Amino acid sequence: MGLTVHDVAQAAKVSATTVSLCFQEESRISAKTRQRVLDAAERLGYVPNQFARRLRSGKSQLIALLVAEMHSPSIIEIISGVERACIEHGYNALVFNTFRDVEIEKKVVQSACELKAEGIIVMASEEKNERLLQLCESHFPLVYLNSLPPVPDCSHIIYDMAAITRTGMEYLLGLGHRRILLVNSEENSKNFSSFARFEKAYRRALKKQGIKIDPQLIRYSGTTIEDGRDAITDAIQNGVNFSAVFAICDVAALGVIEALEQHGKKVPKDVSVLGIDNIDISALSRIDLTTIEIHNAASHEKNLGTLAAKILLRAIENGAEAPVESVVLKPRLVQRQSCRSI
Amino acid sequence: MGLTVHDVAQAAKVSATTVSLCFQEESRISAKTRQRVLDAAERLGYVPNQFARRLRSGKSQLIALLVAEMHSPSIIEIISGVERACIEHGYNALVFNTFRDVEIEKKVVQSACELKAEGIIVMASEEKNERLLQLCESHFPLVYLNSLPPVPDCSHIIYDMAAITRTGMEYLLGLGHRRILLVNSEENSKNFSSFARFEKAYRRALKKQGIKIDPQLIRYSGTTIEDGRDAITDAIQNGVNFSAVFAICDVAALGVIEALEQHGKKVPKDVSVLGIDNIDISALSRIDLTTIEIHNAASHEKNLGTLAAKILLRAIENGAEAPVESVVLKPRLVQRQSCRSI
DNA sequence: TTTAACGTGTTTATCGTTAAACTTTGGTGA
DNA sequence: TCACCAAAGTTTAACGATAAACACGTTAAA
Repeated sequence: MGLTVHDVAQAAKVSATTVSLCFQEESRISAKTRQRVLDAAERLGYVPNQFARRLRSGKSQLIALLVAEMHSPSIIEIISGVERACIEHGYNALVFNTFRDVEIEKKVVQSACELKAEGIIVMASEEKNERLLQLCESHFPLVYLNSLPPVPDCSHIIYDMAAITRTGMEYLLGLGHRRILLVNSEENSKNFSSFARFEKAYRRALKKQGIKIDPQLIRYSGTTIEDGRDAITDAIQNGVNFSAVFAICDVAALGVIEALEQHGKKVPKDVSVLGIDNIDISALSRIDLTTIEIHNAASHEKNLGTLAAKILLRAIENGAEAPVESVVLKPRLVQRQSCRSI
Repeated sequence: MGLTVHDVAQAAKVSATTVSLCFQEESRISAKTRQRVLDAAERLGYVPNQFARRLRSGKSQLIALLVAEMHSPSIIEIISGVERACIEHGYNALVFNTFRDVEIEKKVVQSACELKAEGIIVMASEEKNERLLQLCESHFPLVYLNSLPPVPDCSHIIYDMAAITRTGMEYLLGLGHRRILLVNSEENSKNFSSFARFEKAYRRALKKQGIKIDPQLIRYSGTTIEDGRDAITDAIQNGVNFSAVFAICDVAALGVIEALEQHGKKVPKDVSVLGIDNIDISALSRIDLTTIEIHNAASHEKNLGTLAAKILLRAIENGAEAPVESVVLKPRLVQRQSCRSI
């Protein structure tokens, strides 16, 4: 530990710069010399100091990934995808969990800036983060994933929450359901959030059919199993009557099913349940959850993390002239056995 | 962007060092001056350059977390726990996914060294990684989590796979099962791996009861739903006869149940299924998986990631004199409805 | 033969921050 | 009055790597 280019230079009888150049695979150095230098480095156990390297060169080779919460299996896949793409391009990913906490989010954005991250992938940020807004406005490489950017001309990969909700509502309404319980998350979130759009589209779908909206049917809890369970328990205890449940995500839907059956209601016989996401577990025959998959029609890249990372890395490469890339994911109904007609 | 301490120094009419000291909350600077400097920094939008800071100070404020795979929900909790503990201590966590790939693991360990990570938490490494071995031997701060360190005097948090397996086997044998199918992972792993110990303890438990071991009952596939499904499908197609399945983890057990029922075998009526981990989903009444929870009896810290991070940070603080801390997690049988007596 | 170009390095200056040593000012006690 | 000390800064010299410019022998073109 603590060896520098100079130590290697001395051992290989070349200058420090030459050692540096060897590691950069520059053509300026002959194969013979390079081999000698690399051998010496290997023998001494030299480890480059990235702080020095990145300070001098001005490139951090880092991108940051901000994640609001890690509740679902699909998030892991996204993180893995980002990491893999980064490694392939010689970058490292800084994965930051914000725990949906405004203070922590501020801290990690600050960290990302101080570590000179060359780009940031944002998943579900509190939309009031000022520094992120600044970065957006200054055209810093940024990709919003599953959340709307605060300015329009910023790359993003989003699901069309209105389309998803419409797909689900049309399906449930088509089955004859009229009293559909919405299990949503985050009551006091901003207008642009997917939660708000979930409710909005729900209202619109009902209105279109001339069905009056019962505020009792709109429940806010969260995105975990526990949250889904709580929403249903609460609704039933308050005597709310419904024939179907539309949950903001599959994980919450699992809790919904659980609570319904604990209260003696069979799914789908007594109540239909519809989720969003199509996680692995939903396909299990014991669960067999009808759900809406969010499907990437535009790109051949399956993994959204990889896709986001590639867009970001392109933006970093191309600098200011990088085009804004926006991908809108399409909903696809996956019919299983948790919904049936009335 | 690109502002330095000198710019702030000029604006606040002090020296660059003073600016630096203000950010370090050193008592050498009067409250008045500090305020003036911080105001100036705020106004100009100064962002410290961590590369310069860490180069000069020799401290990286980074720890690395190596994860072999992110297949299960419990991994996310661990990652979250590590991150939270780091943030609280002014550190940042570098989360590296090795994808169980030896080459990638080498790369990320190299990255961790180059970024001068002050400590590393290792989850399930390929045990032949030479650099990790070196680090262990030189008493570099290291915590092995859910995997055995290559040398004995290295901190670790591990489950006692022998005890877990014994608990499970005694339970199944007590229910009268004699032909127990083992769904294991990673055939050609090293001797110390938990996979090897799973099989070893399985064999011992049977031998103790004087039951002959049928190699057909030992299946290697993996740790995902798909892997569990494949193991069972393969066994059934090969005409293997069994009354119980003991899976290496709950996630695989989900696939096991799925495949069994697809082949017309009811759980637990025809076949009992036992998992390990007690993930959230196992508690759902639709799944109701009997499983073995790995329980932290020694420490009050529930989250293993947080525990590991705290041990590591202590080791970093205390330098060479830091004691080796080892935590062995205890198994606890969680009885549900996926097992019954013959 | 002269000149330019090329291949293969070396020298020098610097990235932004901070540790260590130094300065200045004002106060204290003998 | 003088030595001494603490408080509040400042100056200087790195940390380790690399960009930019320079050096020098060899070869090829004019």
